[in-house]
Amino acid sequence: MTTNQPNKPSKSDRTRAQILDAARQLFAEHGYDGASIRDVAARASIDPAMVIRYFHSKDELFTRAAVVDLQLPELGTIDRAAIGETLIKHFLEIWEGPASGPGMAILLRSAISNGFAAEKLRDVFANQVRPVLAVAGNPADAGRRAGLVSSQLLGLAMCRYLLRLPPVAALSHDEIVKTIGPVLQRYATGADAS
Amino acid sequence: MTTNQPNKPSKSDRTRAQILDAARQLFAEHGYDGASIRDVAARASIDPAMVIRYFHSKDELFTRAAVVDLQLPELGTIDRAAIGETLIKHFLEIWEGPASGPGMAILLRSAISNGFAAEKLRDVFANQVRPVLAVAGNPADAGRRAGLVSSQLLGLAMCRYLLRLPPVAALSHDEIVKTIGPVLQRYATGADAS
DNA sequence: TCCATTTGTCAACGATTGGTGACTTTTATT
DNA sequence: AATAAAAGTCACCAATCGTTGACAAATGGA
Repeated sequence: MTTNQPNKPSKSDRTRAQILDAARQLFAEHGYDGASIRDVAARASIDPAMVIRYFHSKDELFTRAAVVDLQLPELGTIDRAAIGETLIKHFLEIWEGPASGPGMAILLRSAISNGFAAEKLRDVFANQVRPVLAVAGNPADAGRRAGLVSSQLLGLAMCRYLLRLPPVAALSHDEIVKTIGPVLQRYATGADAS
Repeated sequence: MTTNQPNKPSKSDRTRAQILDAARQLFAEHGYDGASIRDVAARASIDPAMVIRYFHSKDELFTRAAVVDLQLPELGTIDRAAIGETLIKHFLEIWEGPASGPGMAILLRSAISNGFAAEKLRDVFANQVRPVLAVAGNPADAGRRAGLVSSQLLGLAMCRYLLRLPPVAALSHDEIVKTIGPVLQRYATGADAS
């Protein structure tokens, strides 16, 4: 052993992290197919063969890079009338906050033309979004309500971050919260239309 | 000339149409990068070189295949309270109706990882969606309102047709009209939240 | 029938892709 | 200093990509 057992900031771990960082950036910008192993290596300033050496294949590298933890709040503990606002603010935090990585951008951009990524995105929906929304309304409704919420939020992400439609990209956080929050509130709780 | 001037059902025109049909199907299924010229040729049962012979490059073939005419109705002539319902029904007609081709699927699937297609999609927004929605509310608001409508509709298309999230794909037309129609009504007209 | 135009076939090009393996250099322990 | 393991370099393979040009077959007017 080089130093001590509990933490090993070994040389290789730093390279490994550099590769993963470069991969996350490029997958988020160009998607799975658009980012080549050579591109990743170039951004990490290493040899392309090292990418395969540390991660055994491009698929495995993508799997490591596309880890998504939405960290959705427990909707059962907050004010029932604030669910929509909570969801849209959390959405903005995920996509524009400094803490959370580009995981969702990676997954969304890749899922369109890559079946493997699409399945991972459906997993995020089934394992993270749907369970959280189950307690916001009739549990028998959970899938439908989670699907409606996702359709609005993924559409917003598409227009604002991927396609960059000028009017949508220019919206302020306040505007987004005020206009889309109430829609999410209705979708999430299953309330009838006006 | 072979036959007469006005219509020329020449041999080559049929081949040309076969290629374009095959290209539309494959671009809609796998996007610009995912569909190769050889795939298109195989589906059209011809030689790959013919694809280049009739359309000079893959870019040009894509341009011909990705023509989108939403044929949105004039919102100024219909009942003001029925705008949301009209929009969502027209959306379903575009995506599931027999008449309109897979143009939007082609464009949406390709625009994610292909800058060229993304620009074409922004053109559709600027030239077809935004002008129609201008008359549905305050014209100074047109871009914002059109952007919000697009975010919901593109998100629905993504979840239902591209990602195929089970709960969203399972929604009936009536359910979609009833739940999303009112949201589009609010977005399109610029009405305040509840 | 002759012949020019159209239509289609075939092999190959240069570039890029994911991936492999032999090799050299660095590192750190004995 | 000697040496074994780790870390990094390099050349290359097989496949696929868009695209090209030389060639053969079909077509139809003269």
